[in-house]
Amino acid sequence: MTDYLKTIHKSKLFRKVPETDLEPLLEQLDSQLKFYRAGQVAVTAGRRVRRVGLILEGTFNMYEYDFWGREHHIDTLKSGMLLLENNAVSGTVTIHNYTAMESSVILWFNIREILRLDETHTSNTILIQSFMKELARKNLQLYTRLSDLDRMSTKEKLLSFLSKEALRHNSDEFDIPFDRKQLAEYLSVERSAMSAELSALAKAGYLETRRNHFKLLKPSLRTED
Amino acid sequence: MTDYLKTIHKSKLFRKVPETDLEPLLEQLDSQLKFYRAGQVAVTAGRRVRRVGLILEGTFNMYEYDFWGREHHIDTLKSGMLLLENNAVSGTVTIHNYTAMESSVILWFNIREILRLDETHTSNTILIQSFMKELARKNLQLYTRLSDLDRMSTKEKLLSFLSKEALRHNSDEFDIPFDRKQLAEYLSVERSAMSAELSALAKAGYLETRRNHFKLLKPSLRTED
DNA sequence: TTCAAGATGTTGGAATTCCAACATCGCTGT
DNA sequence: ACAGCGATGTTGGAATTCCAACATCTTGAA
Repeated sequence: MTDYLKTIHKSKLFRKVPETDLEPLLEQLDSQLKFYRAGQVAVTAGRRVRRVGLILEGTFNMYEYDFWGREHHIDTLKSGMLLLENNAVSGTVTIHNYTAMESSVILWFNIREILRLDETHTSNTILIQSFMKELARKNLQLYTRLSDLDRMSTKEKLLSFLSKEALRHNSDEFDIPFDRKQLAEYLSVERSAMSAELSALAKAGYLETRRNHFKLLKPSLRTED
Repeated sequence: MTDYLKTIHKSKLFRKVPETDLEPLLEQLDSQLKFYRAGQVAVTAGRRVRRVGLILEGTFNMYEYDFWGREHHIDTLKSGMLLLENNAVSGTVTIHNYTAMESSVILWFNIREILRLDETHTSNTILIQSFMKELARKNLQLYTRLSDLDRMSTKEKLLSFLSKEALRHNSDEFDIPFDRKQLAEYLSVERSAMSAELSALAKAGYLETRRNHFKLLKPSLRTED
């Protein structure tokens, strides 16, 4: 554990816990390090979850099986991200599976331990704050993508995504964090069709783009029409 | 406030707080009742959020405007649900707007107040537990829909949704909580096209359905082929 | 500078979905 | 039983998207 104290203390979750309090806190949380080799299954769907995992190193594939046994990718979880946080808090059974995509390390800990009524140290409160922030952050992130996918056409998905990017950068001109392939995957559409739609949008005067740089155009401000 | 104490105490959030502690707790949270008439805008995008809202009565439309000023519906929030919980916790600015769809009542309160390091009563811990559970529950709900929308075809969206319904009911035969119109809206596809796709799936031996009742069929167990 | 590989744009036919219009079904009230 | 209305299924043409194949552009390495 001590080998990873620094890494743990760098995570968003534990960053604000005073360094001297960290080790006793981890103790209180009944925490435990686990190591996974590439390809190793870390969590299987159907198990009741008690602990939350904090990924200290590595990457995990989060996926599910449908009724007919087909596998579907849900998310890719990287270092610093949490794992099973929702099920641990709500005391529910996961429907997801998690597999290490490379050599990885997870810190498992019992977040409910910190909510015990009789234990109320400063560090506990700090951790709870950080943990709640993580839950809220994830919620907002899911809402964001959901509102992009909740459209009937590629065009509308693109406009939804780009609108929010403009808002996020507080400018009508910005760089997006995806290349075309990643953007298509994010929007769940086919890459070349999306490319074509971007060209159509540019021709229609909605935007200008080159690589991952975009400039959105208001109808009245369009350079040409 | 006293008129609504019972309603507040019935909510998932405050249910577990001892009845005698409720009023002082609400006081501590700097809480406040607000009344909205049908059509009244409750929250406008762009404001930094401090308080969380608990809907005591009524319904709110949660929506956003895109870069070109077009309005898009995001969610419908009903009695007992929270409002701005994510932005309040993470201290971020909302990009959403909220409008009362009927005569409504919201209890606004400062959830961060409860995380103050010097205040650690039993009721606080209980509230924090409930609040975190709500965040986690919402997260799981968003993940669920996201994985349904994250497909390229109506067929796959349907199979994804139905798979999880089967899992939820722990049976290959179940009733879904939607009629066709609602299901189409949930999956962001066109109703009649979805209906046609359901017929095709039935013909292909994936399922049997009548109204909101479904039975999923494994290839090897299909009654015919 | 040149080359190779990856990223992006374009194209055409197949497949899917949208959309409107209409048929049928099923439930409810009379 | 019957009328009426909303829910559901079906259909055909228009529009969109998928998909594969290929052209062009960019970037990094040699």
